[in-house]
Amino acid sequence: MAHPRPLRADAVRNRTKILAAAREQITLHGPDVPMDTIADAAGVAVGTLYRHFPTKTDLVGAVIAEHSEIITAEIEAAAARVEGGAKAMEEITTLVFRTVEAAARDRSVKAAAQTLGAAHYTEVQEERFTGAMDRIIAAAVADGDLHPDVTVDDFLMLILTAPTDQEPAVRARWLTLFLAGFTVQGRGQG
Amino acid sequence: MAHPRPLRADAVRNRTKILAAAREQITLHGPDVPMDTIADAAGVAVGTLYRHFPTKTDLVGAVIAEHSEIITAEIEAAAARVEGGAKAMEEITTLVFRTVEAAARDRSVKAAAQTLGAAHYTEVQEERFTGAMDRIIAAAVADGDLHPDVTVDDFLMLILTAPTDQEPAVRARWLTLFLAGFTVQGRGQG
Amino acid sequence: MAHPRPLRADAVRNRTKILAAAREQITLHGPDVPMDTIADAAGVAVGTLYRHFPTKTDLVGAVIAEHSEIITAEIEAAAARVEGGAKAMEEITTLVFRTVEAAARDRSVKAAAQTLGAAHYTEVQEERFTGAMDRIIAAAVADGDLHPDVTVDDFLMLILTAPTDQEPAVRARWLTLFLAGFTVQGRGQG
Amino acid sequence: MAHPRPLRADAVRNRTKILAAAREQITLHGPDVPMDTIADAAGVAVGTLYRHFPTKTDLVGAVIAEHSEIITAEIEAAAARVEGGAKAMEEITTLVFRTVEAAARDRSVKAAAQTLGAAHYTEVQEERFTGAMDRIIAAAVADGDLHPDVTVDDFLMLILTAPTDQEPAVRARWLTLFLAGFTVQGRGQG
DNA sequence: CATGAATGAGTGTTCATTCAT
DNA sequence: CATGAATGAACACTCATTCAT
Repeated sequence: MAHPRPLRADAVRNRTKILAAAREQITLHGPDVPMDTIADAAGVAVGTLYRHFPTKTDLVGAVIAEHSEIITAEIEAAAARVEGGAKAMEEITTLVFRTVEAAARDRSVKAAAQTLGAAHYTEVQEERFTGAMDRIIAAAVADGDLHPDVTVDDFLMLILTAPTDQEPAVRARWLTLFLAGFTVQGRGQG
Repeated sequence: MAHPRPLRADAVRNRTKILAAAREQITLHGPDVPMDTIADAAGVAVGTLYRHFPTKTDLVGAVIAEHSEIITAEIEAAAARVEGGAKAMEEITTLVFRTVEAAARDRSVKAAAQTLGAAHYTEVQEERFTGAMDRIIAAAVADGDLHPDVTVDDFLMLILTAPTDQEPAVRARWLTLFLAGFTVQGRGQG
Repeated sequence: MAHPRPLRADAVRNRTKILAAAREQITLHGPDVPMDTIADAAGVAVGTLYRHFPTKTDLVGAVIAEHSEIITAEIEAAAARVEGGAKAMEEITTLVFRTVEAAARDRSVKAAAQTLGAAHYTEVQEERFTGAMDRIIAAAVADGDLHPDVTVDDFLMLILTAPTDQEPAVRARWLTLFLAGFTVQGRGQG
Repeated sequence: MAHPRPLRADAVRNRTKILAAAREQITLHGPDVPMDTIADAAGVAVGTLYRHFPTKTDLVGAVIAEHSEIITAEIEAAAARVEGGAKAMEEITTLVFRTVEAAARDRSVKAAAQTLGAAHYTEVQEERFTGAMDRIIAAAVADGDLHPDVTVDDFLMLILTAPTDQEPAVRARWLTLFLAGFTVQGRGQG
């Protein structure tokens, strides 16, 4: 039940160091940063990088997956709060602001996503994400705060298209405009 | 009276071919496409590329400038129509749809803009763009169709953040949501 | 007897302009300066350069030849002065100093000679050069100022090996040391 | 006590092969020889060249440094012999001949130095070089064989300006002339 | 299992030379 | 006969990936 080999501990530690370095370097220099640079930053040799991630695409993908895991976890926490009685629309607003600001801080996500294009979500992740979000949306619609035709995909689009490379003020303005379309009155009584 | 040297005939033809090829190749493979590939696509040798555009940055910049010129021209045409009596808000909607669809078709614009980061608009272009857009916005606000605090920059943000790499249907939905925030009722009488 | 065609005048003028520009540009930027740069400096198109000098080597060779012509002429003048009664050893010293300083100023000569390696002297030039120099040497030996075994080649070596890329003071010291070997007492009564 | 990592075995072997190939190729074709050519001659890929020498300048510099190390070592050996009782002036003559002949055999030194211009001597090397030479010079002056104003720099100039690309006979003649200026009688009693 | 040296195709760019206008 | 646009082989250098140690 416990860890069978102590060697595995190093491997895990290395994987963590590599991911952290990759996140940092991609944020800093964009996804074109050389593998050698990431390896240096992680304090390991390139060979070790390739043992953990057979391809650069895999490494960048892992960085994105890591990020999406954080988002997913946050959404699940918000869903739990809503089920505990919190106001759904408020949770949504907070969630959206925080996620978008996080994406802005850590450019790796979008930069990488743009370059590599692929979808880096696990099926399991997608299910967790969609499930939790659906519950929050349903609650907000029931409260009469959210337009009934709003879906999870709308929020995904919002996060993916947020101008993360702009000033916070610009981003806030952008969010204000965009979220207006989500409310009931935003598009009439639909 | 006419152009003194007909010598330039080939040169002009080549420049056109190069720009067309660059536009196409950047659209196809992104702005990282090799100069050799663009040269091949244009049917010229690389040296010819470099005679016309001393740097890859220059070539990509030219492609972007070309595109922004088209956008600018369309906005000016719309402004003229509005001044001729056309419904301002309708022109805006049409304009936005068309521009976003054009950007979607020709990924070179956004891809290139992202990679190169720089502002590739001429000052003259920016003035033409801003001026024409201001006039349309004023008309729409006067009609009571547009929220009074909407600015040119809001539209720029819209164009820059539109999900150009998604299906047209997704994009249409995105636009619907976003444009709701621009209308008067979209955010109350605020 | 007169110039048959006026067209030739332009050609000559162009050749002169090209050689002047080549000399200047090679002095300025070394013999690796592009042909286009030389053409620009000469105010002609590259094609014209190639009409006059079918090869870059030819052009650089011509610059060197031009230079060697100047040296040759100076030596002939000195020889004439010696025959007119001037002190031979003094003429030699002056000659050597002036030539070496000229070579230092106009690096084209040595730089080009080094890169291209070849001997760029006309046979005629060589004869003139050797002849005049021989007469000065003979006079200096007769005066008892020059060691009898000194030859024209010794002086050529001196010019070719002078440290043209050093400070004038260094060069002066070098010349002092070197010329000591030429005098009668410099190596005993031989 | 010994070197901890035997891993470097190939690396050292490669470095040696690369330096040897560089020396040879530069000697053969001048310092403009392509990196690919050197890599081929060394039997490695270009990438390996660049791993060992991040820049062409670095590689050429290393070749020069290697050579200057040899000269320095020889001078130190000569200084030791002089201190052991050997005739200083004889050591100087031998040294100069050998060094100049070595430079002639290995054109890389001068060719490279000329193109790249930089000083490739370590400070340590310069100290060793100057120190040893000073001792030999002092001894020769004490013997009355060398003009008292001769300095280390004079010898450096001699080595740097020697006609290494000429026939040995020409070089010998050149040295005879030049060295005459170094002796006491060569320029009178000063 | 980590290391880091080696690989080599690929990148942007230059420049001597040719040739249509 | 001049022009200058076009050519394309080279060049220095980079970097994802492999593999001997």
